[in-house]
Order: sequence, then C-alpha cells, then structure tokens
Amino acid sequence: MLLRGGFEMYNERKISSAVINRLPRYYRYLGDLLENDITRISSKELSTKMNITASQIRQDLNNFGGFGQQGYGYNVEYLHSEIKKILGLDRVYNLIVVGGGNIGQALVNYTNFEKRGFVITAVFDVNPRLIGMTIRGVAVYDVDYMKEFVENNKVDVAILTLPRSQANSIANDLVEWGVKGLWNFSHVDLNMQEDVKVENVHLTDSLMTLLYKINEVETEESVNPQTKDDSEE
Amino acid sequence: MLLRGGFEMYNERKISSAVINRLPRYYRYLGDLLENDITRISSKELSTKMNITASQIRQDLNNFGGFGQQGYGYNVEYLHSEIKKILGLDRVYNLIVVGGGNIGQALVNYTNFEKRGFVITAVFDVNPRLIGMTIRGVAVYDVDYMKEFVENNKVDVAILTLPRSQANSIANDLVEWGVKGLWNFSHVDLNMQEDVKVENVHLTDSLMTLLYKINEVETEESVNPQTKDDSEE
DNA sequence: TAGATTGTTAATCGATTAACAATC
DNA sequence: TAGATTGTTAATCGATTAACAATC
Repeated sequence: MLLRGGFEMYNERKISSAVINRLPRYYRYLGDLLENDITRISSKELSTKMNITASQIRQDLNNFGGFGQQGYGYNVEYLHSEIKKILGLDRVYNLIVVGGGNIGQALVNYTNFEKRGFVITAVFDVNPRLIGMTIRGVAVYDVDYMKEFVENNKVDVAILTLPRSQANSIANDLVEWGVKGLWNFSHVDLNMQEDVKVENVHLTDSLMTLLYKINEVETEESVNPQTKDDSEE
Repeated sequence: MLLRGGFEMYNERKISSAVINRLPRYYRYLGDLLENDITRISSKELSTKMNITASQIRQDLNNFGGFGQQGYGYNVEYLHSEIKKILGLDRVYNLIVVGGGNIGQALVNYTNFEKRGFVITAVFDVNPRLIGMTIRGVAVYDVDYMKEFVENNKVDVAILTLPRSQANSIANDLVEWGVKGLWNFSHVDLNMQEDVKVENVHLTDSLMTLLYKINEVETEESVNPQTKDDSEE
C-alpha cells in the first residue's frame, strides 16, 4: 500500500482507464506529427491540436515516466515509440474471429490490422456454408475445431462476433483454453472472472447515444431559443 | 443560469455523458427482464444484475424524472418505454453509409438495425466497381450524387466509413447539407462546429486498449507475484 | 544567462456512493 | 400499520485543471 515503496518507476499504481483510453489517441497524433517531419512538440502545442489541456497531457504521460525535457518539450519520435511500447504495440498479436458474420468478415478484410501487427489466424463458425471457405486467405473452421486450435496455437485475442445467447459460454471456454483477451462485439455483457481482459464494442449502444444527442439538440432549441446569442445587448 | 428556474421538469440541466452512455445498457437489461416476464424490479436487484450501485441507478434515472414508486421499485415495462423515449428510439431514423468498404457493407447487412428502426437508405462510394450495385436491397451511389440525395431525402445520420484523409471534408459537406449526426468509424477526429453531434467508433483504439490491459496483467504478475492470495496467514 | 517548458504538488471540479427522510 | 424502496441531499472519491519550483 505504500505509494512510493517500490523499486520500479513503472507500473506501481494502477493506471486509471480514463488515461489508458487516451493513449491510442496520443499515439495517433504523434504518428501524424512524425509523418509531417515534426521532431519536437510541447504539451502546449499538442494540447491545442488535440483540444485538451496541456496539464492533462503532462499528467497522463507522467503516469508512465518522464518523457520530456524542460525548456524543450517532447521529442516526437521518442515519445511515439515509448507510447508504442506502453500499449504493447511492439510485437505481433494473433487473433481469431469467433462468428463469421458481417462484422467478423469485415474485420478479417480490414488490411490495416495486419500492418499494425494484428494477425487474424482463423475464423470459426457453425454455418456449414461458411466452413471450409477462406476469407482473404484466412480459413473458416467449424467451432468444434476451436478448442484444438486454441490449445495448439498461440491466440492472444478472440474477437467475439456472435449471437448474444452464445457469447458467454464460448467466452468462458476460450479463456479456459488460454485466450488472454476478448474483444467483444456481441451485444451482451460478458460475465468473466476479474482477471479476464475484455474490451466491448457495443455498436448499437454507440448509435443510441448519438440519437440521444441529436434529439437533445432538437429539444434544447425549442425550450431555450434564446441561449444561442447573447452578444448583442 | 438558475438551477431550478425553468418550468419543464425535463431537460433543464445538461446531462453528463457518463449518464447518457449508460442509458443503452439500462435499456438492454430492462428489455431482457421484459422478455423474461418480470414486471417489477428494485434499484437494488437491478444493481446486482448490472454490477453497479443502486445509488447510481437511482441518480441516473432521476436526471430524467421519477419513474419509480417507494416501497415497490420500478415497473419494468414502464421504465423500459420511458428510456426508449429518452433515447429517442420511439421513431425511425434514416441513415446513409458513406464509404462502401468492409465495415460499411457489414453495417448494411446487419439486419438487427432495421428491427430497431434504423433504416439505411443509401450507400455512397467512389469505387466504380461498387457504384450501381445493391447491398441487401440498398443501392450504392456515386458520391457525386450525395449532395442531391441528402438535400432531397431526410437523412438523420451519416455513417462515415472512409479513409482518414477524406473524412473531415465530407463530414463538413454532410452537415452543411443537413445531416444531424455523424457516426464516425474513420480513424480521425472530426473537427466540427460545437453543435454537430458526433459519435466515434475507433476500432483500432479499442483494440489497443485491450492489448494494453493484456500486457498490464503480464507485467503485474511478474512484478507482484504475492498479491493474489492473502487468505492463508 | 534568460526563456521555455517540464514534472509534480495543490486546488478545483465533477461523478459516484452513502445516508435518510418521504411515502407508497 | 410496518416494511420496503424511492428520490434527493450530503459525503466521498477520483479525475481534471491550475500553479509553480526545478531545470534544460
């Protein structure tokens, strides 16, 4: 429970998920800067580009170490590569797709994944019309073969794009067989043990919040027609 | 600026996005309860099912009104229908897909959307091999025709599944032509005016945070091998 | 050196949780 | 009525922002 009792400068305290969720965005902006041959940037400049506060950038980064230099700012290439390491993007990951429907197929066809080191090694489905097929070189297998495959091949992440009813039981199997993370597109909450890592992509939920926002505007405008402009009196 | 100055019991204060993001989840759980013929539920029971606090449920709901009854709890059907209204799901929305690639096509093929009243009315692309085709009955048009289409047909939401480079300029056009909301799958931040409603689905970012979590476990385990079990001494 | 900008502590803000009087 | 559970206020917790000494 000591705050500064350890010996590692890294990984002492649990990093909040608010911070972690921002890391890919930092990584993206730094990649863009790199592409534009910008070699250094201050938290102030970056904050303007990203529309957040410089304070937040410095706080976020200092969760992982001091990557900047007083009076100078941050070296773009260095910071980019450090965030790459923090996110674990400096190695290749093997993924399988469980459920060969629309979304599953779309992800297999998404060539950008491979460029980043996310390799989809197999697709599993129950549909006899899909089994035996190949999607961009990736074989579609019968789910019955999944146990054997996962136990004999390193599978880091399973992408779940299955019907709600099946998601939980298959997720449990996969974890038992050694899969480390679940990227869940099924429209259910997975009830896993504490230590199983899950990231949910609930597309319908996302669309619903957008619809809420759209309607909110419409309501606001009719209720408070005067709030828009107070510059003229 | 008065906190309780208005006459509407509804929509006075800006609801925090933390709350809004939870609404679809409430809606989903209430739908499940309905399907299982459960007619009433207390915040306590629901909190157990959803793995959040009863306090949070009551706070969240009371942003929109008092839907429960002391000593009884909440009527499932009523609460479900109220959240449906709050989210604006009691009407049909017209969507267009801009970018007929993998994800775009997958969304058109996702039949569940239509059941919920999300109707995709057109797909737009630049690829001559796609233009003129039909995906599950939905026509793929040349983007050149998009302005005319949007101006002559009610389009509530544009689903952006295009390359990064094009997303911003097309988004601006769409908003100008009258589209109310943008569901953005392009891997860029859209720079829109304040009042434009955007919901981002950054799949790569989502996967990256999952990879972070996976690696975090591995690191934690090697650094703190003793934290797992303190029940035996 | 003087100016710039970090890393970090302190202050503020907002969201979550706890508590309880109101009331069905 | 007594018990249950809400709606809501107060307390706590955590995340964001501000401030500034350290230092390049």
